[in-house]
Amino acid sequence: MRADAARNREKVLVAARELFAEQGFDVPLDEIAAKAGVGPGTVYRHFPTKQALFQAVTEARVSAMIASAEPSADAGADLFAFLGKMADEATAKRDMSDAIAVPSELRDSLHATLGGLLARAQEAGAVRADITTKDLVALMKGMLQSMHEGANPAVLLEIVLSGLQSSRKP
Amino acid sequence: MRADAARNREKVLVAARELFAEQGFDVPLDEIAAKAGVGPGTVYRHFPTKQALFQAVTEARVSAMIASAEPSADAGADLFAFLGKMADEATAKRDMSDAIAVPSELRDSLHATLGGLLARAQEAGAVRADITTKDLVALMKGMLQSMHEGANPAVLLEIVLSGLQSSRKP
DNA sequence: CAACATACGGAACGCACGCCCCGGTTGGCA
DNA sequence: TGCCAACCGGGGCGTGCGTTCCGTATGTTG
Repeated sequence: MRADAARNREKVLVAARELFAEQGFDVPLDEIAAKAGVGPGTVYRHFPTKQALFQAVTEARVSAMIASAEPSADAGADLFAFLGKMADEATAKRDMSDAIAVPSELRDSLHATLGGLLARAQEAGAVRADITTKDLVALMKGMLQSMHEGANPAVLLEIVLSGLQSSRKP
Repeated sequence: MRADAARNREKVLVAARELFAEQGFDVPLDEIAAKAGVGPGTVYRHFPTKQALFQAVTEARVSAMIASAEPSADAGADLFAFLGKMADEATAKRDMSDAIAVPSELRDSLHATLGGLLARAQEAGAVRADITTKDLVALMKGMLQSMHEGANPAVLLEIVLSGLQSSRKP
Protein backbone atom coordinates (compact mmCIF):
# COMPACT_ATOMS: atom_id res chain seq x y z
CA MET A 1 0.00 0.00 0.00
CA ARG A 2 1.26 3.44 -0.89
CA ALA A 3 2.15 5.80 1.91
CA ASP A 4 -0.42 8.47 1.04
CA ALA A 5 -3.07 5.79 0.79
CA ALA A 6 -2.42 4.67 4.35
CA ARG A 7 -2.42 8.27 5.50
CA ASN A 8 -5.74 8.98 3.82
CA ARG A 9 -7.29 5.84 5.18
CA GLU A 10 -6.38 7.02 8.66
CA LYS A 11 -7.73 10.51 8.04
CA VAL A 12 -11.03 9.02 6.92
CA LEU A 13 -11.23 6.83 10.00
CA VAL A 14 -10.54 9.77 12.30
CA ALA A 15 -13.18 11.94 10.64
CA ALA A 16 -15.70 9.11 10.57
CA ARG A 17 -15.09 8.32 14.20
CA GLU A 18 -15.88 11.88 15.21
CA LEU A 19 -18.89 12.40 12.95
CA PHE A 20 -20.49 9.03 13.62
CA ALA A 21 -20.10 9.74 17.32
CA GLU A 22 -21.71 13.15 16.96
CA GLN A 23 -24.49 12.46 14.50
CA GLY A 24 -24.81 8.73 14.23
CA PHE A 25 -24.92 6.56 11.15
CA ASP A 26 -27.11 9.04 9.28
CA VAL A 27 -24.32 11.54 8.74
CA PRO A 28 -23.81 11.98 4.97
CA LEU A 29 -20.74 10.25 3.66
CA ASP A 30 -19.75 13.35 1.73
CA GLU A 31 -19.52 15.18 5.02
CA ILE A 32 -17.11 12.59 6.37
CA ALA A 33 -15.02 12.88 3.22
CA ALA A 34 -15.01 16.68 3.49
CA LYS A 35 -13.94 16.60 7.13
CA ALA A 36 -11.17 14.18 6.25
CA GLY A 37 -10.05 16.50 3.46
CA VAL A 38 -10.49 13.90 0.72
CA GLY A 39 -13.03 13.22 -2.02
CA PRO A 40 -15.88 10.76 -1.63
CA GLY A 41 -14.20 8.46 -4.12
CA THR A 42 -11.25 8.07 -1.82
CA VAL A 43 -13.47 6.89 0.98
CA TYR A 44 -14.86 4.20 -1.28
CA ARG A 45 -11.46 2.97 -2.33
CA HIS A 46 -10.76 2.08 1.30
CA PHE A 47 -14.21 0.98 2.40
CA PRO A 48 -16.55 -0.73 -0.06
CA THR A 49 -19.67 0.69 1.53
CA LYS A 50 -20.80 3.14 4.16
CA GLN A 51 -21.74 0.31 6.48
CA ALA A 52 -18.25 -1.14 6.18
CA LEU A 53 -16.81 2.19 7.28
CA PHE A 54 -19.23 2.31 10.17
CA GLN A 55 -18.27 -1.17 11.20
CA ALA A 56 -14.56 -0.32 10.99
CA VAL A 57 -15.14 2.67 13.26
CA THR A 58 -17.24 0.88 15.87
CA GLU A 59 -15.45 -2.45 15.75
CA ALA A 60 -12.91 -1.74 18.45
CA ARG A 61 -15.29 -0.40 21.05
CA VAL A 62 -18.05 -2.90 20.46
CA SER A 63 -15.67 -5.83 20.46
CA ALA A 64 -14.16 -4.59 23.70
CA MET A 65 -17.57 -4.36 25.22
CA ILE A 66 -18.50 -7.84 24.11
CA ALA A 67 -15.23 -9.17 25.47
CA SER A 68 -15.89 -7.53 28.81
CA ALA A 69 -19.05 -9.57 29.27
CA GLU A 70 -17.49 -12.37 31.26
CA PRO A 71 -19.77 -14.41 33.45
CA SER A 72 -19.36 -14.04 37.18
CA ALA A 73 -21.17 -15.62 40.09
CA ASP A 74 -24.06 -13.17 39.78
CA ALA A 75 -25.65 -13.60 36.34
CA GLY A 76 -28.17 -10.85 36.98
CA ALA A 77 -25.47 -8.36 37.85
CA ASP A 78 -23.59 -9.36 34.71
CA LEU A 79 -26.52 -8.51 32.50
CA PHE A 80 -27.27 -5.26 34.29
CA ALA A 81 -23.66 -4.19 34.18
CA PHE A 82 -23.57 -4.84 30.46
CA LEU A 83 -26.74 -2.88 29.81
CA GLY A 84 -25.31 -0.08 31.92
CA LYS A 85 -22.16 -0.05 29.85
CA MET A 86 -24.19 0.13 26.66
CA ALA A 87 -26.18 3.00 28.07
CA ASP A 88 -23.04 4.86 29.08
CA GLU A 89 -21.49 4.44 25.66
CA ALA A 90 -24.68 5.51 23.92
CA THR A 91 -24.98 8.57 26.11
CA ALA A 92 -21.51 9.73 25.18
CA LYS A 93 -21.43 8.69 21.53
CA ARG A 94 -24.31 8.53 19.18
CA ASP A 95 -22.90 5.67 17.12
CA MET A 96 -23.43 3.14 19.87
CA SER A 97 -27.19 3.52 19.46
CA ASP A 98 -26.76 2.63 15.81
CA ALA A 99 -24.34 -0.23 16.36
CA ILE A 100 -27.24 -2.25 17.72
CA ALA A 101 -29.37 -1.45 14.66
CA VAL A 102 -27.17 -1.08 11.56
CA PRO A 103 -26.83 -4.47 9.87
CA SER A 104 -23.37 -5.95 10.31
CA GLU A 105 -21.67 -8.96 11.82
CA LEU A 106 -20.82 -6.76 14.76
CA ARG A 107 -24.46 -6.09 15.43
CA ASP A 108 -25.22 -9.80 15.31
CA SER A 109 -22.46 -10.51 17.82
CA LEU A 110 -23.87 -7.84 20.07
CA HIS A 111 -27.32 -9.38 19.90
CA ALA A 112 -25.89 -12.80 20.60
CA THR A 113 -24.03 -11.49 23.62
CA LEU A 114 -27.20 -9.91 24.95
CA GLY A 115 -29.04 -13.16 24.42
CA GLY A 116 -26.44 -15.12 26.36
CA LEU A 117 -26.42 -12.72 29.27
CA LEU A 118 -30.19 -12.70 29.31
CA ALA A 119 -30.48 -16.47 29.34
CA ARG A 120 -28.06 -16.80 32.26
CA ALA A 121 -29.80 -14.06 34.19
CA GLN A 122 -33.12 -15.78 33.65
CA GLU A 123 -31.77 -19.13 34.80
CA ALA A 124 -30.54 -17.43 37.93
CA GLY A 125 -34.02 -16.00 38.46
CA ALA A 126 -32.78 -12.43 38.31
CA VAL A 127 -34.90 -11.50 35.30
CA ARG A 128 -38.46 -12.34 34.28
CA ALA A 129 -38.55 -15.59 32.36
CA ASP A 130 -40.98 -14.45 29.67
CA ILE A 131 -38.59 -12.01 28.02
CA THR A 132 -36.99 -13.03 24.74
CA THR A 133 -33.77 -11.80 23.18
CA LYS A 134 -35.81 -9.94 20.61
CA ASP A 135 -37.70 -8.17 23.37
CA LEU A 136 -34.51 -7.15 25.09
CA VAL A 137 -32.88 -5.95 21.88
CA ALA A 138 -35.96 -3.96 20.93
CA LEU A 139 -36.13 -2.45 24.37
CA MET A 140 -32.48 -1.44 24.31
CA LYS A 141 -32.75 -0.08 20.79
CA GLY A 142 -35.60 2.17 21.83
CA MET A 143 -33.87 3.22 25.01
CA LEU A 144 -30.56 4.05 23.37
CA GLN A 145 -32.23 6.14 20.72
CA SER A 146 -34.29 7.96 23.31
CA MET A 147 -31.12 9.08 25.04
CA HIS A 148 -30.41 11.58 22.32
CA GLU A 149 -33.80 13.24 22.53
CA GLY A 150 -33.54 15.09 25.79
CA ALA A 151 -34.46 12.30 28.15
CA ASN A 152 -32.47 11.53 31.27
CA PRO A 153 -30.29 8.51 30.46
CA ALA A 154 -29.83 7.40 34.04
CA VAL A 155 -33.55 7.42 34.76
CA LEU A 156 -34.33 5.55 31.56
CA LEU A 157 -31.82 2.89 32.41
CA GLU A 158 -33.18 2.47 35.91
CA ILE A 159 -36.69 2.09 34.57
CA VAL A 160 -35.64 -0.59 32.15
CA LEU A 161 -33.53 -2.45 34.68
CA SER A 162 -36.23 -2.52 37.31
CA GLY A 163 -38.77 -3.47 34.68
CA LEU A 164 -36.72 -6.45 33.66
CA GLN A 165 -36.71 -7.79 37.17
CA SER A 166 -40.21 -7.77 38.50
CA SER A 167 -43.69 -8.12 37.19
CA ARG A 168 -46.12 -5.28 37.65
CA LYS A 169 -47.36 -4.51 41.11
CA PRO A 170 -50.99 -5.53 41.57
CA MET B 1 -66.97 22.01 -3.28
CA ARG B 2 -67.61 19.95 -6.36
CA ALA B 3 -68.93 16.42 -5.97
CA ASP B 4 -65.96 14.67 -7.55
CA ALA B 5 -63.60 16.69 -5.41
CA ALA B 6 -65.30 15.49 -2.26
CA ARG B 7 -65.27 11.94 -3.57
CA ASN B 8 -61.57 12.07 -4.32
CA ARG B 9 -60.78 13.60 -0.98
CA GLU B 10 -62.49 10.67 0.64
CA LYS B 11 -60.68 8.15 -1.53
CA VAL B 12 -57.38 9.69 -0.52
CA LEU B 13 -58.29 9.54 3.14
CA VAL B 14 -59.28 5.89 2.90
CA ALA B 15 -56.08 4.93 1.11
CA ALA B 16 -53.96 6.98 3.48
CA ARG B 17 -55.65 5.45 6.49
CA GLU B 18 -54.82 1.97 5.33
CA LEU B 19 -51.25 2.64 4.20
CA PHE B 20 -50.27 4.75 7.19
CA ALA B 21 -51.63 1.98 9.40
CA GLU B 22 -49.62 -0.65 7.55
CA GLN B 23 -46.34 1.13 6.94
CA GLY B 24 -46.36 4.22 9.09
CA PHE B 25 -45.61 7.79 8.13
CA ASP B 26 -42.72 6.77 5.91
CA VAL B 27 -44.94 5.38 3.16
CA PRO B 28 -44.32 7.37 -0.05
CA LEU B 29 -47.07 9.81 -0.86
CA ASP B 30 -47.14 8.62 -4.45
CA GLU B 31 -48.09 5.19 -3.18
CA ILE B 32 -51.04 6.64 -1.31
CA ALA B 33 -52.12 8.49 -4.43
CA ALA B 34 -51.80 5.34 -6.53
CA LYS B 35 -53.84 3.31 -4.07
CA ALA B 36 -56.50 5.99 -4.07
CA GLY B 37 -56.53 5.95 -7.87
CA VAL B 38 -55.61 9.62 -8.21
CA GLY B 39 -52.49 11.58 -9.11
CA PRO B 40 -50.14 13.05 -6.52
CA GLY B 41 -51.28 16.53 -7.49
CA THR B 42 -54.81 15.70 -6.40
CA VAL B 43 -53.59 14.74 -2.96
CA TYR B 44 -51.90 18.11 -2.60
CA ARG B 45 -55.00 20.02 -3.62
CA HIS B 46 -56.77 18.59 -0.60
CA PHE B 47 -53.90 18.46 1.87
CA PRO B 48 -51.17 21.09 1.75
CA THR B 49 -48.48 18.72 2.98
CA LYS B 50 -47.89 15.10 3.79
CA GLN B 51 -47.97 15.87 7.49
CA ALA B 52 -51.37 17.49 7.13
CA LEU B 53 -52.69 14.33 5.53
CA PHE B 54 -51.20 12.27 8.31
CA GLN B 55 -52.79 14.49 10.90
CA ALA B 56 -56.17 14.29 9.15
CA VAL B 57 -55.93 10.51 9.22
CA THR B 58 -54.87 10.13 12.83
CA GLU B 59 -56.89 13.02 14.24
CA ALA B 60 -60.01 11.08 15.08
CA ARG B 61 -58.35 8.21 16.89
CA VAL B 62 -55.82 10.29 18.77
CA SER B 63 -58.40 12.84 19.84
CA ALA B 64 -60.64 10.07 21.07
CA MET B 65 -57.79 8.62 23.05
CA ILE B 66 -56.95 11.96 24.58
CA ALA B 67 -60.59 12.52 25.45
CA SER B 68 -60.76 9.13 27.14
CA ALA B 69 -58.09 10.17 29.63
CA GLU B 70 -60.44 11.38 32.32
CA PRO B 71 -59.09 11.46 35.86
CA SER B 72 -60.53 8.93 38.27
CA ALA B 73 -59.79 8.25 41.92
CA ASP B 74 -56.72 6.21 41.04
CA ALA B 75 -54.26 8.47 39.23
CA GLY B 76 -51.76 5.66 38.77
CA ALA B 77 -54.32 3.43 37.11
CA ASP B 78 -55.33 6.29 34.84
CA LEU B 79 -51.78 6.66 33.54
CA PHE B 80 -51.26 2.93 33.14
CA ALA B 81 -54.57 2.51 31.35
CA PHE B 82 -53.64 5.27 28.94
CA LEU B 83 -50.24 3.80 28.21
CA GLY B 84 -51.93 0.45 27.68
CA LYS B 85 -54.32 1.98 25.19
CA MET B 86 -51.44 3.57 23.32
CA ALA B 87 -49.65 0.24 23.23
CA ASP B 88 -52.75 -1.53 21.94
CA GLU B 89 -53.27 1.02 19.20
CA ALA B 90 -49.63 0.92 18.20
CA THR B 91 -49.66 -2.85 18.07
CA ALA B 92 -52.56 -2.88 15.64
CA LYS B 93 -51.69 0.15 13.53
CA ARG B 94 -48.29 1.44 12.73
CA ASP B 95 -49.34 5.07 12.51
CA MET B 96 -49.89 5.36 16.24
CA SER B 97 -46.14 4.95 16.81
CA ASP B 98 -45.60 7.88 14.50
CA ALA B 99 -48.35 10.06 15.93
CA ILE B 100 -46.20 10.56 19.00
CA ALA B 101 -43.22 11.56 16.85
CA VAL B 102 -44.38 13.36 13.70
CA PRO B 103 -44.56 17.11 14.39
CA SER B 104 -48.15 18.34 14.62
CA GLU B 105 -50.52 19.96 17.06
CA LEU B 106 -51.93 16.53 17.64
CA ARG B 107 -48.59 15.25 18.80
CA ASP B 108 -48.22 18.18 21.18
CA SER B 109 -51.63 17.48 22.66
CA LEU B 110 -50.67 13.88 23.14
CA HIS B 111 -47.49 14.88 24.92
CA ALA B 112 -49.41 17.30 27.10
CA THR B 113 -51.91 14.62 28.01
CA LEU B 114 -49.11 12.26 28.96
CA GLY B 115 -47.54 14.99 31.06
CA GLY B 116 -50.76 15.62 32.93
CA LEU B 117 -51.39 11.96 33.65
CA LEU B 118 -47.79 11.53 34.75
CA ALA B 119 -47.92 14.49 37.14
CA ARG B 120 -51.09 13.22 38.81
CA ALA B 121 -49.72 9.71 39.09
CA GLN B 122 -46.57 11.08 40.67
CA GLU B 123 -48.53 13.16 43.19
CA ALA B 124 -50.43 10.05 44.12
CA GLY B 125 -47.14 8.25 44.65
CA ALA B 126 -47.91 5.63 42.03
CA VAL B 127 -44.94 6.51 39.85
CA ARG B 128 -41.33 7.44 40.61
CA ALA B 129 -41.01 11.16 41.17
CA ASP B 130 -37.80 11.62 39.21
CA ILE B 131 -39.36 10.95 35.80
CA THR B 132 -40.03 13.91 33.52
CA THR B 133 -42.53 14.18 30.69
CA LYS B 134 -39.66 14.05 28.24
CA ASP B 135 -38.48 10.81 29.78
CA LEU B 136 -41.90 9.27 29.53
CA VAL B 137 -42.41 10.42 25.95
CA ALA B 138 -39.00 9.11 24.93
CA LEU B 139 -39.67 5.81 26.64
CA MET B 140 -43.02 5.41 24.93
CA LYS B 141 -41.62 6.44 21.56
CA GLY B 142 -38.98 3.75 21.81
CA MET B 143 -41.43 1.17 23.05
CA LEU B 144 -44.03 1.83 20.36
CA GLN B 145 -41.46 1.61 17.61
CA SER B 146 -40.09 -1.60 19.05
CA MET B 147 -43.48 -3.21 18.74
CA HIS B 148 -43.11 -3.48 15.00
CA GLU B 149 -39.79 -5.27 15.15
CA GLY B 150 -40.80 -8.67 16.37
CA ALA B 151 -40.90 -7.98 20.08
CA ASN B 152 -43.77 -9.06 22.30
CA PRO B 153 -45.91 -5.95 22.86
CA ALA B 154 -47.50 -7.19 26.07
CA VAL B 155 -44.16 -8.01 27.66
CA LEU B 156 -42.68 -4.69 26.63
CA LEU B 157 -45.60 -2.83 28.14
CA GLU B 158 -45.34 -4.73 31.40
CA ILE B 159 -41.65 -3.99 31.64
CA VAL B 160 -42.23 -0.29 31.15
CA LEU B 161 -45.16 -0.13 33.55
CA SER B 162 -43.35 -1.94 36.31
CA GLY B 163 -40.26 0.15 35.68
CA LEU B 164 -42.23 3.33 36.12
CA GLN B 165 -43.38 2.26 39.54
CA SER B 166 -40.42 1.09 41.51
CA SER B 167 -36.78 1.83 41.78
CA ARG B 168 -34.28 -0.91 41.12
CA LYS B 169 -33.99 -3.71 43.60
CA PRO B 170 -30.75 -3.52 45.58
C1' DC C 1 15.14 10.39 -13.82
C1' DA C 2 11.80 7.95 -16.25
C1' DA C 3 7.94 5.17 -16.47
C1' DC C 4 4.13 2.95 -14.57
C1' DA C 5 0.96 1.36 -11.45
C1' DT C 6 -1.54 3.23 -7.83
C1' DA C 7 -4.38 6.52 -5.73
C1' DC C 8 -6.75 10.93 -5.83
C1' DG C 9 -10.64 14.38 -6.35
C1' DG C 10 -14.85 15.56 -7.56
C1' DA C 11 -18.14 15.58 -11.21
C1' DA C 12 -21.78 12.68 -12.41
C1' DC C 13 -25.20 8.85 -12.05
C1' DG C 14 -29.26 6.54 -10.23
C1' DC C 15 -32.66 6.55 -7.13
C1' DA C 16 -36.27 8.01 -4.01
C1' DC C 17 -39.15 11.28 -2.35
C1' DG C 18 -41.84 15.67 -1.34
C1' DC C 19 -43.94 18.96 -3.92
C1' DC C 20 -45.57 21.96 -8.05
C1' DC C 21 -47.33 23.08 -12.71
C1' DC C 22 -50.02 22.84 -16.81
C1' DG C 23 -52.80 21.13 -20.63
C1' DG C 24 -56.91 18.75 -20.75
C1' DT C 25 -61.37 17.41 -18.66
C1' DT C 26 -65.51 17.54 -16.08
C1' DG C 27 -69.27 19.05 -13.16
C1' DG C 28 -72.67 22.54 -12.03
C1' DC C 29 -75.10 26.76 -12.95
C1' DA C 30 -77.54 30.03 -16.07
C1' DT D 1 -77.30 23.05 -23.57
C1' DG D 2 -73.35 25.80 -23.37
C1' DC D 3 -69.97 28.05 -20.77
C1' DC D 4 -66.78 28.73 -17.14
C1' DA D 5 -64.59 27.76 -13.14
C1' DA D 6 -63.04 24.05 -10.53
C1' DC D 7 -60.58 20.00 -10.70
C1' DC D 8 -57.83 16.20 -12.48
C1' DG D 9 -53.60 13.37 -13.86
C1' DG D 10 -49.06 12.75 -14.15
C1' DG D 11 -44.89 14.46 -15.83
C1' DG D 12 -41.35 17.18 -13.92
C1' DC D 13 -38.50 19.90 -10.61
C1' DG D 14 -35.45 20.28 -6.67
C1' DT D 15 -32.99 17.97 -3.16
C1' DG D 16 -30.21 14.73 -0.78
C1' DC D 17 -27.70 10.68 -0.61
C1' DG D 18 -24.96 6.38 -1.72
C1' DT D 19 -22.09 5.01 -5.14
C1' DT D 20 -19.22 4.97 -9.48
C1' DC D 21 -16.21 6.68 -13.15
C1' DC D 22 -12.35 8.85 -15.18
C1' DG D 23 -8.86 12.22 -16.28
C1' DT D 24 -5.14 13.80 -13.51
C1' DA D 25 -1.58 13.77 -10.03
C1' DT D 26 1.64 11.29 -7.15
C1' DG D 27 4.47 7.88 -4.92
C1' DT D 28 7.49 4.07 -5.94
C1' DT D 29 10.70 1.26 -8.42
C1' DG D 30 14.50 0.12 -11.60
